[in-house]
Amino acid sequence: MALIDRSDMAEFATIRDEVTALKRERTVEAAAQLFYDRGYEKTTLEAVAETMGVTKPFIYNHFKSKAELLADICTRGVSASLVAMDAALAAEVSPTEKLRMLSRGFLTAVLSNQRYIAILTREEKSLEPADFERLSVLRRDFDRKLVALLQAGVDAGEFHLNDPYVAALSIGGLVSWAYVWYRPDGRLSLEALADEVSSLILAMAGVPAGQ
Amino acid sequence: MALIDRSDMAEFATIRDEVTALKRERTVEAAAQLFYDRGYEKTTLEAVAETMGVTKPFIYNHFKSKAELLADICTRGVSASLVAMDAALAAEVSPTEKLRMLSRGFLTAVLSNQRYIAILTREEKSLEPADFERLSVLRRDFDRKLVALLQAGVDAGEFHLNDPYVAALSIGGLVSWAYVWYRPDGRLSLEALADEVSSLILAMAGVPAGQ
DNA sequence: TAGAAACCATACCGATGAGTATTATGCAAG
DNA sequence: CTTGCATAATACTCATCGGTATGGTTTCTA
Repeated sequence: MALIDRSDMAEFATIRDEVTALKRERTVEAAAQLFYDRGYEKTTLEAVAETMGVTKPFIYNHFKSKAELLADICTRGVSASLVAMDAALAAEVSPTEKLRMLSRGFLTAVLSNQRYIAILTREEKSLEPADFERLSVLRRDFDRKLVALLQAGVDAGEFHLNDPYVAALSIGGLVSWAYVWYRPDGRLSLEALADEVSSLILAMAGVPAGQ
Repeated sequence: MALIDRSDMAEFATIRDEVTALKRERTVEAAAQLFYDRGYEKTTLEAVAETMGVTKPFIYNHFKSKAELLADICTRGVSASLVAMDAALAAEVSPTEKLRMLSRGFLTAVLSNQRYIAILTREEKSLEPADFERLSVLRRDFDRKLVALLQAGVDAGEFHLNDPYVAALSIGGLVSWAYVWYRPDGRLSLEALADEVSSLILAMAGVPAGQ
């Protein structure tokens, strides 16, 4: 280690970097839990630090402000949704199958990032304008891609939709809202829920039952 | 007026009562606008008072706390949704027609109470526990009634749903989320949107296109 | 092992905003 | 005109919390 010149380190993940990343990660997790339970404005950084067994300056060594912590949290939910979208679009299958993949992947992304999605939805007004704008662009991007997918399905004769734009917003809402009611210890597993919801969405798109 | 005994006044709306009600109403409107634009915690009562051309004690003469103002706002959205639900259920028509009425009425309720619904969704953590509980009961009531309607449609052979419970939550989310994207000056009128969304919901329930 | 540098805790500041005590105003009745 | 009551404004208190200056401690380098 001692032989490695400092100037090279930027390109490699050193132990130090990993430790720093771990601390950031733990801080985000602790903050997300409290922001989710109590709300952003009602959560003090003191409280976040306390649940981690550290103090406030620890947090300020890794985040420049409370708002940056929020931005980090909010970015996660949106990113996960976009990853699911891009994965579905990249598959070389019919629009119907893409929509099924998207529905399942999107719901899974929302539910496995439940806290982050909830915080984004509730607290977007507390984001710095630049972060808000950045995330808005990502969300519009998601909607745009979904409209295009629905339109492609209509053009292929697989979907029957009068207004793909409204349909896209409806699908987006149906899935996004799942953070409100989902309970990890509920009656249905995440897998089973994904099956249910994706068939509801296919039905909504006008795909005959049973594919 | 002078002839009317004060003890009788409780049962009639006097001018005085109407004035009081008007002041409360204007306060709620002003607060809702600011809570919607900036968020509850980031809005000072000073700011609310300023937009009304009064000062803080004016508000405290009509509301015992900032949280009571919030509770008033939040109650409106839920109540409007429940009214739409009960109206649909009371109609003596088939489950399919009830679901169509509900979809249209629910969406209309959400969109014409857009601010109130948005504030309820974002700020529920700031409600007093008692108010939170009261509103939670109303929301569960709504969901319960929707599940029952869907089940009735399935039993009547009109709907084709594997899991009415998940379907109810999906419909609830699809419509509730509309507060996020709806713009009163958008491409479609509220009427046209209600048509679109209700046909999407009917399709989701497995009702053949064109009724 | 000396020395330095990153790191984090203690203790603090300054601003902000909910709620209130007191004072002023205006309206109604006699 | 005057007395009294309700209403709202001025001006204040007090607690909270985001952010920081400073000093001690650990860890890495040489």
